[in-house]
Amino acid sequence: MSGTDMDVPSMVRAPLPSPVPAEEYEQCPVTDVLRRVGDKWSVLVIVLLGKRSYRFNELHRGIETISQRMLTRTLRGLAADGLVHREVFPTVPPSVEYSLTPLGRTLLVPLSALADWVVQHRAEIAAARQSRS
Amino acid sequence: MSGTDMDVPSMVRAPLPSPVPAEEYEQCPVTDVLRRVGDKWSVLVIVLLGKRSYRFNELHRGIETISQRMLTRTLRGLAADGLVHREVFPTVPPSVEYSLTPLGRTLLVPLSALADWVVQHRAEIAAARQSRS
DNA sequence: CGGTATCCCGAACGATACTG
DNA sequence: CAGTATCGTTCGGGATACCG
Repeated sequence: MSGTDMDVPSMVRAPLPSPVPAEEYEQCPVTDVLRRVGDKWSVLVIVLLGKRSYRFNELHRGIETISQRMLTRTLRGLAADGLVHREVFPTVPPSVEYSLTPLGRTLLVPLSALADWVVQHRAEIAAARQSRS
Repeated sequence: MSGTDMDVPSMVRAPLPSPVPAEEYEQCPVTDVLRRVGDKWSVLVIVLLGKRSYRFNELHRGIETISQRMLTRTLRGLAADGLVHREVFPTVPPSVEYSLTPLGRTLLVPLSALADWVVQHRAEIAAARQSRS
């Protein structure tokens, strides 16, 4: 629970005299995670799974514009990062349930803070984009 | 401000019976902003500009691995969204100064919360990725 | 100094068809 | 039901060269 004084460890150090070195950047972990969460569907899936667990086709119907392929890839990616739990029930027909892991659930907190920021400032952003058209 | 109960307005409404409709998704504003912030350089630039204002080549040297093209595109994108202020001083040779707008500075808060989350949980993510290799 | 313009590559994404 | 396979397109991003 730090706060507004952003201090990414050993990524940005001092005002000027320390450039961000290639060896240390090389994939900044923050950027790295932001790129995962910044993909087209992950946030949506995480938010939905924040409500309860879902089965594959439930999510598919729940999002509606996502392709089966992208839903699979998104879920697999989130599962690979330990954010989503995938449980297969060997029934016929098979059924798979997706839910947030405890780790995934903790992510929901800062994510919702960011979402709140967007909601509160989307008008300003939209206005800025307009005036720059 | 709000908290863990993520409720993106008219994006996700109820647990099951309301799919996210194409007309309402159509680019979810949260995803939209996350994709901007999730690009390869924006966070880094925002964090740097959070410390003080920079001139173009200062940022270029400060990041070191970014190409001139991507730095320009990143700054223009952030400026178009009203997050960064671009001020041109008509000197010879010309000089351009970049700084965060008040709006951009408010973004620093939730962004740092997310960054903190990553810092605190990057080991777990790394471990999850390992065990899934 | 602070950019543009051009070319190119690989990854992300989408549509469609098929399957255990 | 819950995927995989294949294909084609779009887009982010890097390299290089040039410009006011």
